Amino acid sequence: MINQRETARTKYGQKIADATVGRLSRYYRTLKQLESLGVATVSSDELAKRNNVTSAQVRKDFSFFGAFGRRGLGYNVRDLKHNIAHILGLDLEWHLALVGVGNIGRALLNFRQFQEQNFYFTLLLDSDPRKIGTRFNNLEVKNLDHLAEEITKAHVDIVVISVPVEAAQKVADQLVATGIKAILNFAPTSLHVPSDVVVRNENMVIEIEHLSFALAQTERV
Amino acid sequence: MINQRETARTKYGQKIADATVGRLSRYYRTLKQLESLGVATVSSDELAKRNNVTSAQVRKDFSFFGAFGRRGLGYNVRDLKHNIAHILGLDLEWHLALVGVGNIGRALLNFRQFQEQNFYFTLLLDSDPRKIGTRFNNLEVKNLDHLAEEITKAHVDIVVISVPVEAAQKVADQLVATGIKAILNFAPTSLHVPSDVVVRNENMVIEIEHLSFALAQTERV
DNA sequence: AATTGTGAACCTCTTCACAGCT
DNA sequence: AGCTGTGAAGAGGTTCACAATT
Repeated sequence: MINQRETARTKYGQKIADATVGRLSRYYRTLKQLESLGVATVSSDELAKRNNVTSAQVRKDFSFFGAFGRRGLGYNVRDLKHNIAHILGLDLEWHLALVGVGNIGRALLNFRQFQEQNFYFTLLLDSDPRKIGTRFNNLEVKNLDHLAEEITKAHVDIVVISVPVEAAQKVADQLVATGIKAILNFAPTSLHVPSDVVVRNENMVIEIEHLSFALAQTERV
Repeated sequence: MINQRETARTKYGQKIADATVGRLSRYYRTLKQLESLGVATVSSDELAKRNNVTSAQVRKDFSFFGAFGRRGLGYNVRDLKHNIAHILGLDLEWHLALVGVGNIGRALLNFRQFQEQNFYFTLLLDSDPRKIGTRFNNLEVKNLDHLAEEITKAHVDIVVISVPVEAAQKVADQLVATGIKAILNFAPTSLHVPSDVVVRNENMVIEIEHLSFALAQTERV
């Protein structure tokens, strides 16, 4: 399960594919880079080449949200970047909670790209008594038993779950009960949540197994 | 770009979708858990429920590789687990190199799930003189300038790239030149590689932007 | 009675191809 | 002439539905 709520739709009512949203993020990164290089205008073909997709794909992706280009000329880099930022909600500030302050979790706290994109950790939760009360990145680790009140107090929008696999579903259930609608799940298990809650899974073992699959297939032919 | 080589095929010649490979990894995890619980038999419906897919999807996924079940009875947990392990290449040992011993990279070194699945780091590379020569998890950080010889010496199968975005493509080019066919890329950029090299992208910012997109769409309706 | 394996139908996403602007 | 925006065609992935098997 990748997206567990009804697929998002534009104001025109179209369903937006997950793949489209992912590509918008990639185009956005390209546009930031072009802007920093002082490039003023870009074509769908240029964006396509830099992202290993077709130019028709780029234009189609944009078309769900509006007409951002000028025929014959291409796209204004600055304007397009702002438009995509708005679509992706990157013009807003998002408050994150980290549940499970382990190995991966601590790396995420120090992950600059989150802050650069207006994603800020404002709450750390763990169940380990040795961790509760300690501080990471200026944030005190709170007791997981008080999840609901801490989540509410910190005005959390998005929760990153990086607890052991056995604990993940219970945490998800509690988050759903407190009204959380967006979860980034690092635990290697499918979470069962209502359809109005979005879960994205970040599963590094699955990614690397795609690679071993490809290598094994080749070698065994 | 997710999979940059020609789509993998079974011995029967079917193309295997990325999505199918990802689901096989998930079923595999479910089977390991069922086995540890002492469950001997499982139906496609049970596997489906635990992974938020349909039972037809489960059966179709298996069908590309063979007929592993018994009509009326379901699948033997142990046998199916072995079959999937073989398909995914998890019955082999894979040697990993980590290029870029930063924040995320060091977290990966301590990531138990890799070793549990026969993925072993055998080489660390970095360009930072302060890091070269230091040790992490019993491995010495080698000089990135000697990439080709170190990769060959360590018999590396899969390379994890976690260098800054500006350096990623150059590293990828060097890896391709040494004959590496599988890359797990944590740098937030699309890598350009020949079609016989598989790249999987692990991009946490993109994942979290799916969430902000979903939240922003909902709130702005 | 239960459950698999699979061709066919269905649905979704991508690419084509060209009219419409600049 | 160059490039976007988009309906239509095409490709690919998922679900249906049922014959086959235990």
